[in-house]
Amino acid sequence: MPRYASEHKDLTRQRIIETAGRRLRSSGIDGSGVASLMADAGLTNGAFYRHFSSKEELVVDVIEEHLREQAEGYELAATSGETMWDLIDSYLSATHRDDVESGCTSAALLDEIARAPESVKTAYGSGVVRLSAALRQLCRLPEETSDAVILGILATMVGTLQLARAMSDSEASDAVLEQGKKNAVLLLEAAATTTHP
Amino acid sequence: MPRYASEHKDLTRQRIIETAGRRLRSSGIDGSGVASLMADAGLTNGAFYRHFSSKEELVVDVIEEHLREQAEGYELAATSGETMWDLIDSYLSATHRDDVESGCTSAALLDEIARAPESVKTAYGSGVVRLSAALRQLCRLPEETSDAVILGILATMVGTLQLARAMSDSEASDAVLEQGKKNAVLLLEAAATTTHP
DNA sequence: TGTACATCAGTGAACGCGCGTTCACTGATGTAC
DNA sequence: TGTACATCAGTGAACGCGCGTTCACTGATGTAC
Repeated sequence: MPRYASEHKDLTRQRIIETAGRRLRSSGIDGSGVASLMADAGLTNGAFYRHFSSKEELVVDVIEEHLREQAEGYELAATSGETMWDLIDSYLSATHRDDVESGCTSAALLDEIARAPESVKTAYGSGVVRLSAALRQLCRLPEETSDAVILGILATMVGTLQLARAMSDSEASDAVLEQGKKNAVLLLEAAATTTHP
Repeated sequence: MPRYASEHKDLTRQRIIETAGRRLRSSGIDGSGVASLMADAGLTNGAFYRHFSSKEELVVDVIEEHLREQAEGYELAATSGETMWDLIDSYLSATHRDDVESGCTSAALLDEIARAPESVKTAYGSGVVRLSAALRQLCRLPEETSDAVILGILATMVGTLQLARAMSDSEASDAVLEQGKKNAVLLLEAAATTTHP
C-alpha cells in the first residue's frame, strides 16, 4: 500500500520552477505562457498539470523558491564575512541591471505581484520578511531593528534598479545606479545609528 | 484643398488616452486588451486604429501624457507654496497605495516599462527627466542638483509604494509606508546640503 | 437655402495566433507472485 | 529470475477564449455649387 516515491518527479518540478523563474523575470508573468515555460524545461504543455494545479500555483512556488534562495544567499554571505556594502555594490551594479533573468525577483516583478491574486501577494509578503531577517544579519543590525526599516532600504534598492532598467539612456542609467548606492548606504547608516534608543 | 480639422477627433483620442491610462495602471500593459480599452472609452475595437498605429503607440502616448500631467502638477504645487514634504506625505499615503489607477505611472508600471520596446523606454526616460525638473522646483533644490540625485529620491518613493502594494499584510504595509516617508525626507535633506560644493 | 457629393470616425465581424486548461493515450518504472 | 499487472509522468491534440490587427461597410458632417 505505501508506494515508493521516486525522486524523479521532485527533480522535474524543481527544474520547471527554476527555468520558469528565469522566464518570468525576463518576460513578466502575463508575458510568459505555460506552453513556452514547459518548453524551456524540455517538456510539453500537457505535463504541466501533473506538477501544478494552475499557473497561479507555479507563480507562487517560483516566488517562494527564489526569495528563499535569495535569503539563503544573504545569510551565507553574512557568515562568510561579506558586508552590506558589498551587497549594495553588486545589487546596484550594471551587471545586475543587465541580467534581469537571474537577478532580484522584486526588481523584476514587483508591480506585477502587486496586481496578482492574494495567494501570490501572501507568498511574496512572507518571503520578503524572511529576506528582511537575512538582511538584518548581513547588515549586523540589532535584533530590535524592525522589518520596516530594513525593507525601506530594500525598497530603495529595488526602485533604483527598476528605474535604471527603464531608462534607455545608459549614461543616465549609470548615474542613477551610482546615486542609488550612496542613498542605500546613507539609509543603512541611519538605521544602524537610530535603532539604539 | 486645406480641409477643416474638426476638434472632435482630438477629443476622442484624448479620451482614449485617459481611460486607457487608468486601465493600464490597474491591470498592467499585458493585462489590458485593445478591445476592452476601447470599451472603457465607449467605443468599439475597430476605431482604435483610426487613432493609433499600434498598441505600442498608445502605451507611449499614455506614458508621455501622464508623466507630463504629473510634472505639471508638481510645478503647480511648487508655485502654490506646497513643499516636497507635502508631496512625500501624500505620495506615500495609504490613499495613494490603494488607488493605483489614478496614481503614479512609475509605481504602477515600472518593471513592465523596463521590459517594453525601446520606444516606450525612450518616452519614459524623457518623461522622467521632465519630472525631475519639476521636483527640483518643488524641492527648492539649486539648479546644479543633478537629475540622478532627484531621481534617486523618486526611486525610493516608487520602490516603497510598490512594496507596500505587494504586501498583503496591511499593518506591515502601513509600516513600510511610514518608514518610506522618513527615508525620503532623509535623502531630500542630504540632497539639499550636499549639492553646494 | 437646397441638393449632390466626399470625407472619414466609428462599427462589428473576421483574420491567425497563443492563452490556460483538459483529456485520451503512451510507455517506462516498479510491484506482486 | 520471469511474467502479468498497476501506476503515473509525459505526450500532443483539442477546448473555448481573448489577443492585436484588418477590413468592408455605415452614416454623420461639412463642402461645393
